Order: sequence, then structure tokens, then C-alpha cells
Amino acid sequence: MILKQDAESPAEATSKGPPKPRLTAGQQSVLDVLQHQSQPLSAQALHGLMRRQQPIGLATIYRALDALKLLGLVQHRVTLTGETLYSAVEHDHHYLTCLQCGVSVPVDTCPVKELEAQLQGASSFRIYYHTLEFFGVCDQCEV
Amino acid sequence: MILKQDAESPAEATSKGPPKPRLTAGQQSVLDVLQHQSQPLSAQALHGLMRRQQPIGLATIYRALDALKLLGLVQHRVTLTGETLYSAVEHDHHYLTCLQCGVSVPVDTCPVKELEAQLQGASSFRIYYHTLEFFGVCDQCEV
DNA sequence: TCAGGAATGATAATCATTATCATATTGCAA
DNA sequence: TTGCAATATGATAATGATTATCATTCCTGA
Ligand SMILES: [Zn+2]
Ligand SMILES: [Zn+2]
Ligand SMILES: [Zn+2]
Ligand SMILES: [Zn+2]
Repeated sequence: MILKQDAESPAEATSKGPPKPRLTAGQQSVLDVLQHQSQPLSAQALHGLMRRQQPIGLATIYRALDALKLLGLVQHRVTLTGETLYSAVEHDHHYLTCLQCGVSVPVDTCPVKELEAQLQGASSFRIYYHTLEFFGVCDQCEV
Repeated sequence: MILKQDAESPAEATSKGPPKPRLTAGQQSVLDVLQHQSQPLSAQALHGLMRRQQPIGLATIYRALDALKLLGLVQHRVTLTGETLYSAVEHDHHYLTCLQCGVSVPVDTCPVKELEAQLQGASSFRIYYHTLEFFGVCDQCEV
């Protein structure tokens, strides 16, 4: 039993951009978890978290994440191990990752927002989010 | 039969940073192809390209790409379909990608180089490259 | 209330990447 | 130069995250 709560639902009041369709139960549920999460989560991690409170199938989570990306509500990034991590678009977090041991440290700056605004105007795209990640080798792994 | 050609081999002369080990035949071969390629390639695409001239196993290509990343000679990015694309580090290309149809358009600016230099100094990492990609919906796919 | 369409869930299928392991090559010491 | 240990290679099996499938359930609007 999943309750719809559109308290934080997409801008329908301040109709900025095309009207967003109502979210399905699964989408609402997934979005809610991501919005209250400080760290990005994989689909399977979401499944593990959600299944106790609100039983939901893994396939539904994948579908919800896809839909939420398309609505500009969720963003993704891919780890070195190949799993995709999702977070609410509001969270703009970037990392510096070691190619050897995989350790990631957060980068608190983001020099991309301005360029994103420029591109938004110059291109025919509606831009929702960006990924920015640095790769190298940490001193632990240095030869 | 793969010939070693270290014309463009890693900085050994201007010993900047730790001395890089010699490349194996497979690594040299893969690096050479990537350096003469203007577009990023997947491991399997590389295999398709290389197997005619220089027969080489797919596993070897994956291993070479891993090693070359660790040496700071090759960079990677992951497409929406989950395949990893590789290119020589010299090429700093970024894209704006549609989440719906997958079309990618190049972005010619990069506001990250400066931040990368800062991080290089501030962190204990040796930073080799970065990924930067914008995601949204193209006008074709717009509702 | 009922039919058509969309959403869901369990599970099978996909497919890029990794692990395995036997063989080939390389670098180096004797 | 020869012999050997360490490393690299290739074919292939195994892995694992994601996607496709399909039967069932839920919604919605006539
Ligand atoms: Zn490390
Ligand atoms: Zn950012
Ligand atoms: Zn599109
Ligand atoms: Zn760049």
C-alpha cells in the first residue's frame, strides 16, 4: 500500500515548462526515498531499503528511475564497478575517484552550473542535470 | 606481430612524475589506435578494428585499457546503454545527451580544467582526467 | 459497473565485462 | 646462448547489473 503524497511533486503550481504528468505510486515512492537520502543509491540498494516498508518489485524500481530521469527529477552516475547510482536532481555532488582502489572523495565545488545555463539557451535541449567526476590514483595506490 | 613504437610513449625523457613502465605489445597497440581516433571507442569496437591488422584477443584489449587508464594515458566514459567508451587522455570531449533517444551532441567548452589543477594540488590524488556530461531531453523527444 | 489501458512483479534473457586457466612470450641470470 | 620464472595472451566460462517478457492487478473514464 503506497500513499501518493504530492507535497514535493514537480512544479505544477508555478507552471514553468511543460506540465509534468502525475507520478505513479512506484515513482512517488522511489522519489521520496531519494529525496531524503544524502548519498546516491543503486537500484538494488533502493530495493533493499524499500522492500521492508513498501514492498515493491525490482523491475518497478528500474522503471520508476527511468521515468524520473526523463522528468528531470532524478539524476544518475555510473561507478567504476559498473553499477548506476541515482539521486534526486537537487543534489549536485561530484567526486574524485581512484582508478586503482575505487575510493571516492567528494568535491565540493562545481564550475559547471554556469555553462549548463548557457547550453540550455544555446541548444535545443532541455537540460536536467550533469555528471562531473575526476579520476586518478590516490597516494595509497601510488607506485 | 606487433611492433613497439615509443615515439609517443609516456614522458620518460622529461621525467615528470614517477617513471612509467614500458608498455606491453597489446597496450602499445591499443594506445596507438586510440591516439589516431577522433571518436571514443568501446572495447568491442576496438577489437573489431584491430583484429584485421593485428590479431588480438578481446580480453587483452580490456586488460590493456585498464592498464592504460592507470598510467594516465587513456580515459573512459559510460554511455546510456551501459557500454564504456575509451579515448586517449589528450582528447577532452564532452557531450550533451538526450535521455530519451540517446542522441549526443558535442560540447566544445570545458570549464573544468582549472578546477582540476586546483584539486591536483589540494588533494593527495594524482589526477589524470575527468568526465563531464550533460543530460536532458532533445526537442525531438519533447512532449 | 465494466472494458481498455497502464502499472506491477516474478522471472527469464541479454550483454558488457571479468575471471579462469592453459599456452606463449619475455626478461634475466648463469 | 640457454633455461627458467614471471608476465602476457587468448579462448572461453562465469558474473552481474539491467532489460524484456508476460500474466496479473490496478485505474479510469464511459
Ligand atoms: Zn587508491
Ligand atoms: Zn555540478
Ligand atoms: Zn531525444
Ligand atoms: Zn574537460
